[in-house]
Amino acid sequence: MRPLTFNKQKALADVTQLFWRQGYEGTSVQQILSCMGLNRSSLYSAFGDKRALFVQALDHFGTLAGVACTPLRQLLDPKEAVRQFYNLVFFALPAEQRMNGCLLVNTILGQSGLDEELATIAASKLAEVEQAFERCFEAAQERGALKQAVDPHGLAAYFMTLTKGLRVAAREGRSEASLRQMIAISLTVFD
Amino acid sequence: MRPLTFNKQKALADVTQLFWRQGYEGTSVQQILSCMGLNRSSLYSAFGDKRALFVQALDHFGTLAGVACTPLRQLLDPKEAVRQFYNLVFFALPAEQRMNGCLLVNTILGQSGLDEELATIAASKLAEVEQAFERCFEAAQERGALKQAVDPHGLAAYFMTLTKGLRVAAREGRSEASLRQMIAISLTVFD
DNA sequence: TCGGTATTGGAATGATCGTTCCTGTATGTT
DNA sequence: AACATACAGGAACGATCATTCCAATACCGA
Repeated sequence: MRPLTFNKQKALADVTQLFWRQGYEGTSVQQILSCMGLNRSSLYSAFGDKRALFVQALDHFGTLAGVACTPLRQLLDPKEAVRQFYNLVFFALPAEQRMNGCLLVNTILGQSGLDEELATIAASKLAEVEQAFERCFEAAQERGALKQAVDPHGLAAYFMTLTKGLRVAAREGRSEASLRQMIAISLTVFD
Repeated sequence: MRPLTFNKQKALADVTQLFWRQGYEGTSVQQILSCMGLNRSSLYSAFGDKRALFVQALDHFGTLAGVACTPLRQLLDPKEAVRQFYNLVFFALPAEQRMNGCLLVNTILGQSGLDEELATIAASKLAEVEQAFERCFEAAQERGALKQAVDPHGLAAYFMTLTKGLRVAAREGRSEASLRQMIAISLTVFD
């Protein structure tokens, strides 16, 4: 048995970037082959068809998003935790990647009506991030680091929504300074 | 000279709804014909090709968005103006339309890399809404209805971004109650 | 009534795309 | 050395799609 000569994880990371930039329908198999550096036969035998590959890319992106949630799990002051989350999501990347927005958000909105399942998968991964927000706020409330009056569930939904909006704004090409200003305004809800 | 038997504005409004639901690439000419209730030849002679039709639909949607901005132009208390804006945008529609999100946001994110011009057109229409926000806040500041410390430009960007996020959330199928709660939280920046 | 034009429907075209299949060649394992 | 399998490239297929073209019909204006 001859082993694979290419690194499957590396190839998946590469194609995730491509989907991130161009979306599912906007990416042709030909581009995928060039980007991953392998040929048609290898692609179909290693990853299945284009749709299956995209699902794997969504998974890959989801784990990246999970990494960005680590500040939310560290029992920091909630305002500081959110600030660090945004730093990871928006400013720990080169600008050209930031301008891609969010693969999950793009997938939810870029739907053609059919294949609603892809949108569902993306939404479920976003829901995981929202849960991280919620748990962060709940824990903060328990130890008195957050006012009792606020609803952790609602606050988590608020920050998730803002994050989605920021992703759209980033895709529109907003400057880093503009993004930082909007984040600062949103953080005043903690005061 | 025989006149057109169909109402051009009505047909345009109908197809705008269709694009709103399914996006540009997700809509076939066949669906367009059924939806508008006319046949191929009439479509091409009255509206040009599919792309030209989509641009006209973007225009149509832009004027609808302009209508939603009227509360921002009425010198209300800014918090109240924003509240009414959101009422028009999200709650003056049947739920199934709310779930479509925003045609402009969808267009910006649903791009296949090529035809960047469509995204540019959509972004410019969103920019008009943002200007309405900004002017609303500037005017409020001049007459003392808004704290001098805040930056009208930044605040307008903040609410635009939140609106985009809400559009995504609406497309995900969030409940009306959840949307209202997020809006309420966002309005605390005025306090 | 007559001519022009809109309407209707469908056929034909040309292009793109995903997918499968096939023929080699190269290379690692047994 | 021999076999299994990955790699490479391309041909072929089927499907979808936007667009153009063409014929036949219906209807309004002069």
